[in-house]
Amino acid sequence: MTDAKKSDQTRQRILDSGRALVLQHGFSGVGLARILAESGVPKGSFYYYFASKEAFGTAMLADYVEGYLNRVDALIAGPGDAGAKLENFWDAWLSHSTAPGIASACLVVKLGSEIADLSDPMRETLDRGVDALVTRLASLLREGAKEGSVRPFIDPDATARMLYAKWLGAAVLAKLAQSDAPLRMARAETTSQLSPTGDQF
Amino acid sequence: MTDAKKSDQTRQRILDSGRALVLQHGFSGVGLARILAESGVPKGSFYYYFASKEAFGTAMLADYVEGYLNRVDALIAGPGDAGAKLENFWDAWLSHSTAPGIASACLVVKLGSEIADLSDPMRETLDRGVDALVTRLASLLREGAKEGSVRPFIDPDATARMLYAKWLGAAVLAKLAQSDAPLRMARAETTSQLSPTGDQF
DNA sequence: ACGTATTATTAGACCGGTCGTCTAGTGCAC
DNA sequence: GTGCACTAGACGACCGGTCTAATAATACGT
Repeated sequence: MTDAKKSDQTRQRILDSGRALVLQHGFSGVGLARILAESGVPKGSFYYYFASKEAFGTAMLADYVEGYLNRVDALIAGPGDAGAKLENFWDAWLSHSTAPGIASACLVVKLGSEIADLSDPMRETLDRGVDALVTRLASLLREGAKEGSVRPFIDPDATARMLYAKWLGAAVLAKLAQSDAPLRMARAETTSQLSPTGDQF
Repeated sequence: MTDAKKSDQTRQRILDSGRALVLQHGFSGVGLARILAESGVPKGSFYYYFASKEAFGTAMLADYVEGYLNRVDALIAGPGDAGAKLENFWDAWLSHSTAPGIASACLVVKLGSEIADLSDPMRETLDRGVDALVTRLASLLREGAKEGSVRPFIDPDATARMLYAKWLGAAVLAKLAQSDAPLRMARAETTSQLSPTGDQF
């Protein structure tokens, strides 16, 4: 392994530690000292990789968005019709015994409101990530309508964004209630809403 | 004016200043010094009224929830059928030239995710407030179904909570995009969803 | 192989800000 | 005059983000 790769690994360790901590404490609630203690990297190194805490935050969000979209793209490229892929996507929001769900690991859920007024670079990074995700959901809605696995919508783009808004909101309510109930309600309502043949809710 | 009233006014001024500041900077992003500078109250007084910053946060959220529910109750007690009242409620989320909308003045939107992991008293206060609001929305859905101004739902409680989740999520997306578009989409979709006679989306 | 220059990385000082506590002081009601 | 409510703000300990001098590692020329 070359030194360049080793350097990348150090930087990635800071990003990963930072993500885990901000998911618990928010962005302003976590200091650099904490992140560096968790990642085992000295402060001088931090400022070698990141110009500032804000630059670090922007990189952390970009890293998160890239990983998220890669997983969504893998889901889309996989087997199954569009309806089944959408079902799998919503399922991923709920926690399972083996892994946390998107709802508890999502940086849009945890940091969206906090950083929207704190940092334009961070806000724009999350906004672009949301746009990219919503575009993919809209494509799945169109594809599903064509092949009959999802009911057709007049405006799949708006519907996709409102579906994402609902799940985002349900995730916040789940955090406030310390309960999966809002996510399960979102799951049931979304299934009903997208069903090609069933009752609308 | 009695001293008791004057004392209440001082306490209220701290709460109001605090609210304005956390709406911009989040809870962890605002220090006591800033709140006290804005409210013109010395630190000794702060700790006379509030046992801690967390106790202050809990009181601020309780104060917000109380005011919010009072306005919702006034809306409910006013003229018009349930459908019209719901329309007015959703309209209040969007900003107008004369006032900010709920979306930009809502402490659930701004602080929900941040404080959910930070403070149980604050989390419970918001959670109870959300429950109280959702209960009222569900009542309006039931009343509207009865009088024919809202389409009937199989589960008005779940529908009310999911409607709130959608608007909460749309408000976060609006902050990230720095655009009203998500709120206007939520408005259009909600109108369609609740319409007693129109197409579902 | 060695010396030098350059680049990568680190240590931790610095200064401003944080929250909470404490105590002396002030104003007002009785 | 006394007691209570409220105030002023110093203080201490700790935390925050940033910066710079120093050190370590690497590349290159001889």
